[in-house]
Amino acid sequence: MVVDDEKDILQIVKYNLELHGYEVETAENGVDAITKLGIFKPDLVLLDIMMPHKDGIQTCIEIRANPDFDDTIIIFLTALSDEKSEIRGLELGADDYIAKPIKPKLLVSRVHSAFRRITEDDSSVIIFPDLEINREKFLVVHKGKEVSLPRKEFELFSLLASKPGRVFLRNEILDKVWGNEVIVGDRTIDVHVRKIRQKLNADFISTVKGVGYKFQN
Amino acid sequence: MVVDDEKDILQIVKYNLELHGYEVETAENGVDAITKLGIFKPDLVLLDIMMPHKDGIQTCIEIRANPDFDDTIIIFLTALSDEKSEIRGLELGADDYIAKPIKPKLLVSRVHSAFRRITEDDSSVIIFPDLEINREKFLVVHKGKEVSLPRKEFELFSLLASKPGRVFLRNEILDKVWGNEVIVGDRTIDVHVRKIRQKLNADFISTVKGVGYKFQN
DNA sequence: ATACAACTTAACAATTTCGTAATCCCCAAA
DNA sequence: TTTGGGGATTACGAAATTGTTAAGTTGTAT
Repeated sequence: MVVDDEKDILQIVKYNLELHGYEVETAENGVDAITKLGIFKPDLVLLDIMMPHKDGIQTCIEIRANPDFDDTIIIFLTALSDEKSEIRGLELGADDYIAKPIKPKLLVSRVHSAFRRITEDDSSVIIFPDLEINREKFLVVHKGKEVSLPRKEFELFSLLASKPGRVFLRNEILDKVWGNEVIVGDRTIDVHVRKIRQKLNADFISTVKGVGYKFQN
Repeated sequence: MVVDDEKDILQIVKYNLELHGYEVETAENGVDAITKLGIFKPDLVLLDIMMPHKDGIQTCIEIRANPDFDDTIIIFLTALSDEKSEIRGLELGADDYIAKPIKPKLLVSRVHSAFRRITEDDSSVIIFPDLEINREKFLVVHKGKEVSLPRKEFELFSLLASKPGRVFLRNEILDKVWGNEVIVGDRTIDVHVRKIRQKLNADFISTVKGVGYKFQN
């Protein structure tokens, strides 16, 4: 949902976001926004600060006060002059701000990142067809069968599975599974990968030579 | 790197950024800046517009003309009166601007976001019709078909594709794909190009005789 | 103490990726 | 037409990276 009192801006923003596959609703002031928020339950609100009938700051406070919208992303649209507001906005629970005049590429890129951020939830259970990784129980369920992996193997596997398809560099893996201080040989990773492949006899992990490993379902 | 002819400002900016863990170098005019830029290779340049010995605008143009600094963020420091310059600055490839008088909190907050932007938006996916290059997954998708290229080939290809149309000199390619230390023969590049063309049987890479290669969609 | 699982490492095998040389082609200038 | 300067191809050995196995290490429950 885009909230701004200038129709030109609503139109520009709406057009550009729709071009990238987003569904966009608009509102022309804070009061309007609050009303429509309940109806459309948007994932993200682009909120102008200077508006008649309840400004952006006030609107933001009200949105944040309602637990129903805890997961709603708020991004401020700020005119050059509202310097203080920008900072204040971030303190009030906004997630980002975009300076006017709006540059379409930047707008889209910011919105993308905002969504990316919330999608990267480290929910404790990662689910795929035939495979479920439960971080809390330290358990992998593969085709209905529980497989329990030792700590390092589990951490390595769940790291890879946390972003299917994405290649993790060996260094990255060492950092995240072993930590920065510990120094282990290079073959260590391979050996763990081997054991995982062996225990879930299905090749979820694929090698990218010279780069690292990735999870591939 | 902070560039400004007023020492007071250099000091204020330096102090505040160092307080937040940034490493700060200073320069007092455009000429000085260009020189030091080559030495320190800063991630971000805060550039005053009104300066003797080459103003900020001119300096910005020169920085942007050098591919070595493609990834360098430029933020202008503008006196309130240079409104027109601000807009012009953004058109010249600056990433943001901060109005003087400088307010420390705002300064730091802008610098933070600028860094956040490059780390996040370093859009790991380059998209063209029928072609998608996913740096994160180390994967090229051509007409819906996944093609996985070996490391050097991938890096070479994604380098070229990162700036469609721009010609990369052979030297430049060697630098960016192989690194400065490694020395390999000239024919090596050709061979890799060949393999890429072969694997994506479509000619995305075009040769510029006596100069280098470029990506052409 | 003993047994055992988890983790590392070493050593060697198996692959894949790289770099180069040799040769072929193309095109433009002479 | 010739000729010469790139560039394109090809094939192959060297180098780099992984896979695999087995043998230590360490820590912990029995």
